[in-house]
Amino acid sequence: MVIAEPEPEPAAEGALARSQAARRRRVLDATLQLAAEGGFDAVQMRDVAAAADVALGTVYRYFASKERLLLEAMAEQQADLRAYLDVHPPREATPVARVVSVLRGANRSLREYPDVTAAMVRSFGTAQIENADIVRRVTEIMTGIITSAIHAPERRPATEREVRVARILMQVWLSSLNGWVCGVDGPDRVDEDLAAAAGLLLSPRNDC
Amino acid sequence: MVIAEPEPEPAAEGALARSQAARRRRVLDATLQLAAEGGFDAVQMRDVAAAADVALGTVYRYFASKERLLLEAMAEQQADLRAYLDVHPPREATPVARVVSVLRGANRSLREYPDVTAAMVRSFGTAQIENADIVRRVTEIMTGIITSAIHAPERRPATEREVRVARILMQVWLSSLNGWVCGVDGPDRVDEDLAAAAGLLLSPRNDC
DNA sequence: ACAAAAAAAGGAACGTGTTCCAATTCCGCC
DNA sequence: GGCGGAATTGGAACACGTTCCTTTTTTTGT
Repeated sequence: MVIAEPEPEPAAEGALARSQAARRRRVLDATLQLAAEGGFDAVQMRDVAAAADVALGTVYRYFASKERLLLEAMAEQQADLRAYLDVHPPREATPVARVVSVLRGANRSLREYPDVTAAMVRSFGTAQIENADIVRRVTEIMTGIITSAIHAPERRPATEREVRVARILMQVWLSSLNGWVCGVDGPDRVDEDLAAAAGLLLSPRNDC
Repeated sequence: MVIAEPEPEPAAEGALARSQAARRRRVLDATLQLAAEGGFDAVQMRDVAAAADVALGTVYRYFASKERLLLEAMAEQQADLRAYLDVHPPREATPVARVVSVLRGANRSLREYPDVTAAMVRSFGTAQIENADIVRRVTEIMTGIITSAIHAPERRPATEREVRVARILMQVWLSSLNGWVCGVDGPDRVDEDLAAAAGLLLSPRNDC
């Protein structure tokens, strides 16, 4: 993994790919911008196109639907979180503490832009089959984040039990976020749910 | 042509309330019918109105939005399940077995009408603040179903731990259904997730 | 530097959820 | 039995996601 001059492979392709990447980025940024200002309803495709300085048809060339657009933004956000955590892993001593710490931090970020979170969670909740791939990607990233937090500094592969626990926590996380964004529970409830679940699933006395 | 004696109280009000109740029912039935045939997208408000033999504006008088319509149908469905289980409680010996049994049964029903389930779960996943009340009602019914299954024949009130476990299982259930209806996982995965979670949360060795 | 191909622009048009309104029908009550 | 108000009807109209088409611009290969 040299910091190669000639772009290894995935980037490649001269001007076209560059301008396309830039366009894609502008569209995603416009999406986040609009979502931050007015949530899901403010992310109107015509406005996204205008804000990204791109034609409406172009938005659709890059993202097949509004749902997809928001889901890709969500996937990117989660991937960023994962990357950050790879560099700054939780330092707590126990799995429970690490998981709770990581998820509290994530939720703190999500709460700073509640409308963005709401838009993403809502897209997640309506996802159709044609977006199964990104939904899977998002859930895998979230599960991975939790798995890493569970068996933090250790380099061994996750046990099957850990993977199952991580999946449950991911599901609790998503459900709880859904409860928050649709106004059933306050934002603190997300942390509480996760702490409770982590406690029940990861407490030392439950380790086999 | 009164058939009923003097209706006790909740029904009350003569012809008006009766015809309104009938209208509401027709709308809900039309919704389920259309959902069964073509899922969420087939539940088009104009079609619902036509199938229920009612004007479009009338549908909106009874249900503020398509989302609300489907959520009320979902609440009713869950309430029915709950009522059924009150009469036919699970007979298994352990909490885990009872919970698994109840949820498997519920999922079996849901799988018979996958498009209906998909429409409902999808509405649930997009719920907005104005529908927080039904979303809460649905989650409470689902949690209640699970709580009852956990401490089945016993008549004591649920312990705090049981309530927390039930909530987690409810969240896993919802997330897993979401994964199924958006094509990320097969329908069996719902049962597997719930069995795994119930096992981890309710196994005897975890009882305190 | 030019021709062919690909991408983007610009904008019209369609479908469906939702809103609104005028006209009509129905209900409860005097 | 008729009156006042509420409920219902029927349908027009609007908003926004999505599709489609034509024209223009950009990119690539020679």
